[in-house]
Amino acid sequence: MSETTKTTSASDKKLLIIDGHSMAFRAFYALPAENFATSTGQHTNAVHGFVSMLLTMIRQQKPTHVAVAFDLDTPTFRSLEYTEYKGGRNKTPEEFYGQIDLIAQVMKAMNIPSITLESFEADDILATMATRGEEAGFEVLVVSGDRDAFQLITDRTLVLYPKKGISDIPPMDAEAVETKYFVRPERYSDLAALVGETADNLPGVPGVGPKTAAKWLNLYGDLDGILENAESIKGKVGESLRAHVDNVTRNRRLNQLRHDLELPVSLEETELVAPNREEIENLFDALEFNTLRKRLFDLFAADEDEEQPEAAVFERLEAKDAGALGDFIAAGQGAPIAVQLAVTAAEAVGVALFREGKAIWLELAGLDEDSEKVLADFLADAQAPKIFHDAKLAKHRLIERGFNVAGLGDDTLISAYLIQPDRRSHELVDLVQYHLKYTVPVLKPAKKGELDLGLTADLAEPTLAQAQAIFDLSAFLAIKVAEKHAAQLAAEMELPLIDVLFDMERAGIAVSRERLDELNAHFTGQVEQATKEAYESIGHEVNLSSPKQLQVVLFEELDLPKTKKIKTGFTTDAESLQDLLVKTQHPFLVALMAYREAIKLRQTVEGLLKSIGDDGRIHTTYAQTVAATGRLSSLNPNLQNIPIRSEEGRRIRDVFIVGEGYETLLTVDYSQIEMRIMAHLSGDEGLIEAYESGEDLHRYVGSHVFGVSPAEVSSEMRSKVKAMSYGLAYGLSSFGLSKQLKISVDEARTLMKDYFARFGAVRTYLRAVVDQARKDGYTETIFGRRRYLPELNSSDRRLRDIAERAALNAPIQGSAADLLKVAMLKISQRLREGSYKSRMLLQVHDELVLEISAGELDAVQELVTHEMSQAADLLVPLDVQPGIGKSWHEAEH
DNA sequence: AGTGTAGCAA
DNA sequence: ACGTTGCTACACTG
Repeated sequence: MSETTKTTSASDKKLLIIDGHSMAFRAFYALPAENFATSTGQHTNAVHGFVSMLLTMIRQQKPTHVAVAFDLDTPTFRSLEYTEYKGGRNKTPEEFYGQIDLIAQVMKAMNIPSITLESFEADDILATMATRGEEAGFEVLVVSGDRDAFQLITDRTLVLYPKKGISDIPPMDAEAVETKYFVRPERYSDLAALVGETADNLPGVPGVGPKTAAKWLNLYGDLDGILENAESIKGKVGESLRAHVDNVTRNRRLNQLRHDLELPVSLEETELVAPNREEIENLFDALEFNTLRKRLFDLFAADEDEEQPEAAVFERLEAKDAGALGDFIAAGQGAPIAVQLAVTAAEAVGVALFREGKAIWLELAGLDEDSEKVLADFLADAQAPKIFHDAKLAKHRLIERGFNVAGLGDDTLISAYLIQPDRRSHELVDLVQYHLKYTVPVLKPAKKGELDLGLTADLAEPTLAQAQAIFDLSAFLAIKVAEKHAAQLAAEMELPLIDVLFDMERAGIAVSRERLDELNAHFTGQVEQATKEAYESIGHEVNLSSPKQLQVVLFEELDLPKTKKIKTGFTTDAESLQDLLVKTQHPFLVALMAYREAIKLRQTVEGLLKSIGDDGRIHTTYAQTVAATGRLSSLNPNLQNIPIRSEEGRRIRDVFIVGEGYETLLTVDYSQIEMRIMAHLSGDEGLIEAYESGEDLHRYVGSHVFGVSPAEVSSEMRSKVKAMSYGLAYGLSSFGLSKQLKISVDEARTLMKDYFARFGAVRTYLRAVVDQARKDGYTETIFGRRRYLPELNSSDRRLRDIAERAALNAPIQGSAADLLKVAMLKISQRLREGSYKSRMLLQVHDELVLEISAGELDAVQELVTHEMSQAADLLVPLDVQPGIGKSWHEAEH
């Protein structure tokens, strides 16, 4: 944060003059409108971006005078001369309305004059102001997104022209214009007249681009020179020029900016003075700008007090010795400290610590022994609260460096997830932009082929800024979390779970590379066999993995009946292939289906082989903030979708084995967890009775739906009610049920009717869930986890239906997820307190896999089954099923 | 690099 | 249009 402060003598005057509309538009398109709105619905993205841009410019360029020029809605001398001027532009987006006026209000509060002039454009005001400024001996900076401004460039006037968005606005000088357009700025308008300007609806000479125009200008001096010599220009372009002379002269007249206007504001009145604090406060309250307010006041406060380095929002320390670090930590007096790591090549190389107003940066490579000890003690101190963004990842990076972490005060990743579980990204940069409305610097990972120099010194500044952002975000989100009643969930479930998941990920699960290799060979053989048969059956080769090529084979060459339509034609999915097989008996289909099954399994096996770690184990990563319902997800590799349903696929579970030093694997899973939760939430007497009777659930339900005794429930009847029961939790329709069971819609409807006649409270409950969610805006699990579903009130039928099904499912799936999380926390705690060596390895939504140490099986099995079945007190018992074996397959039951 | 299709799990 | 929540692989497209 050590920006060099240019010393400017008092006599140096600098005028910053801004094209208000064009910059507001840039800001509008640079920032997503949906992220910037007040609670009353007024969009503020253009206002926010504009003010942010202005503050940055004032900070960087240090102008002594500032003014903003705006266009008026009334006609200008240009539109009067040429009615199509600036025609054909898209309509102003609705979200932009009112934002210009708000910007003008902010300018007023900042004591920056807004200049408008009847029948002239902002560009003419810029030109006039620039000329006045130059005459008075000012340096001039013109900020505009309109290229016409380039004609204003001189040795004393620069144009700041945004490349894209509002953060990248490099100054253009004469050199820059010449490099880009091959002419000096004073000839730019001539060039533009020849080329034309699409944005202003000013066609030029067809066939003439900047290159040709520049060539002519350099040849004939200026536009008049070209027009005088128009007859002597040869070829198609010469012809084109002669045919469009009118365009050119008109363009030139219109793009000539006026330098001589009578302006309502004098140069002296544009002097930059302190803002009107009260007005800013009121305005920013209404606009709900909080970080901008701080930036604004910091900026002007820094101006008043030369002592304070204005760019530094916080005081930055560099840990040169253990004393400095120790003092920094001690001075915090136990208040939370934000911790952010700088990581290169998956390795932590630096640490930024932030507490209120102060930050410290440590390079891990350069740490002396004493400092390392101070840092290690701080990180491992359970009484020293630390704030991370993604604590689990940080813990992995730190333990690899020999640092243990305890005392987790907050994790902004978790907080952000709990208040917006449907959000797809919870990356720090996005969250800071979204919630705090400022931009935090990110470290771009080196691209492929680029050398990752990993200059640690360059990491300091962005990492410190990130640590500050985490600190700010934690405070901000804590309020939101409390407002949304998620504080208890965070403190008692999600934050403690981080440590449990960290341990599971670090443990990993042992695999047999030998068995994986065997399976790989086995499935590869099947793939080859199926491929061969497929090719033979159609007489040529085809990429069996390409749905597009398969469509050609199936529906054109073989002319098989058409399947369900998809975006790219007709589906070739497994279900449709099966239908086609029944209809046509074509041998290609048999081979293709065999190919699909075998290659899928081989991919799974290959993926597992690639993820075996140096310790011979596979370490998945659990994502705690991805599934909107509260479930975990597993990635790199995904161990929550290892095949089990097909006999062939199931063999893959045999490669997951008990590790060395352990005796056996133990799996424990909930039986019918979601149906039990449905019974509990609905309070349906019939379902509760079913579970208490000890009878097989689907048999029991079937006997009531079909009016027969349990013994008389046929397997067909049983599978129907089973599909029905499970479908309910997903918002299944009679159409969907009929499709799944391959029965008529009428029959499906009858089935549902009969079902609800016996288990009516289920229907009542499901309807109530959606009603409540529509009213309150969210669904809730047994443990109070919320999922927000604003689209329940959408006018778009499709979106509303999707939201309704999500609403039906979220409390059920989410409560099941909560239950297992509670159980995992208890199990982890009891394993630790009992000093067991046995440990949890995997979680698969309703199942836990543990690795059991010699002699601990009975106790641990008892402990696990107990904690799982007692995770909550429901209206129905929670039944759990243990299994034991040397492999995951064996332990399955 | 992003999109679409497909298929595996709970 | 018609059952939820995920992850990964591949082909194909810009």
